[in-house]
Amino acid sequence: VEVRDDTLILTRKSRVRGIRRFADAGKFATLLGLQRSEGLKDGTRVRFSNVEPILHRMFLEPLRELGINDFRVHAYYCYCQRCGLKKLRDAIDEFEKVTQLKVRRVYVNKHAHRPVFQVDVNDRIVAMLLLRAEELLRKLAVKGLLPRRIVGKYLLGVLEGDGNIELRLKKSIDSDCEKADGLFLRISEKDAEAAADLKEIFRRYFGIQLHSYGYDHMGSINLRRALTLLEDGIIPLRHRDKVVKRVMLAFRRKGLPWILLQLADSFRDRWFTAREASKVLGKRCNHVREKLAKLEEEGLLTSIKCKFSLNRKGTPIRRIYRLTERAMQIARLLSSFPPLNTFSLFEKFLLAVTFLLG
DNA sequence: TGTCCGTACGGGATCTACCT
DNA sequence: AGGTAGATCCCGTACGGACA
Repeated sequence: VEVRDDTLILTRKSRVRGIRRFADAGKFATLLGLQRSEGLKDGTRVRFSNVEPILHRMFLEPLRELGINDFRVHAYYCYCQRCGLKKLRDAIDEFEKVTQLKVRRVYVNKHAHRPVFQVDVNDRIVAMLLLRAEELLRKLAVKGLLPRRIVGKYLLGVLEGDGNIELRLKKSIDSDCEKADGLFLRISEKDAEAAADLKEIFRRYFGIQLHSYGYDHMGSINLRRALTLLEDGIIPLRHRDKVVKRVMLAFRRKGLPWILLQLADSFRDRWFTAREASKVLGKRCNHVREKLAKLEEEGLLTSIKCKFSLNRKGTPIRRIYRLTERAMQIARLLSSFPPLNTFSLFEKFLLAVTFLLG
């Protein structure tokens, strides 16, 4: 297997009859990530088990691209009183709609309160190919030899399966006062070698240090890295809202955009002193001075020293500040954003944030 | 390769050591 | 002294593995 920027090429075709040799590298990398996290690894057949039809589609698409069409689908369900039959029927309908595959049979599994779907490809060669390709991709990524985009797609697959992202929030009755209390990434992986590889990949490509506790490997993600992960599209669907919320909270609470908005609201393009800003922001004057200095570094403020009336106490020289035109633009953009948890304008939001971060 | 089934996962909650 | 994040514990089932 040869991995290039946009394609993945199967360079040995002799043993792999009936399989196309070119695949979309991004989709294939995600397939391999899913194979690592949720796939059967005994090399006898390809199997993917999961409750989410959408993950099945991510797994199936690249296989179909390779010309594989013989999929056997089974489902598992508890059939308990509480869950009822409608839940099963709806789930099967959705699965068949999303994947364009027929469910052949449903087995009883008393634990499966949500229907679980298993897709089999009964082909030893393809099974071995996937196992080998996953290992190869992982090893190349560990050495840093693969493009970041491909590695991101692989990690997306891994995280969709074995990953978990936890957003800790401060407990508060008033939801307006919610505070982010850290964002954590965790992967659960038993295979020690694969776990070590994944840790190294996260460190090398995304600067995230994971610590191991048994089969769990976890670490915290700061704001900037959370943004990077979002931008690279490697946050699993079911966790994306948490990461967005983290970003929104941080920026809304005391972050730079919040400060910008307050200043813009209060002073527009007028000059103001650190003391005035301190009142508006509700922060101590010395802290505000530091913030203002940072803003000036980033080109969002200009400041000058000027003389005040001589009969006032303290130094007659004061530094006064004013928002730059660029800062006003950003403030206008920010004030147009939706309240927390609305996603329609999310892309717009990301644009502004990345703009802010330079 | 169809079917069964036990546990490695996920997903929190909480405790605690360090930091500001 | 409160905040942050590292470390540990816990629980139920959705997976992967195994058997026939």
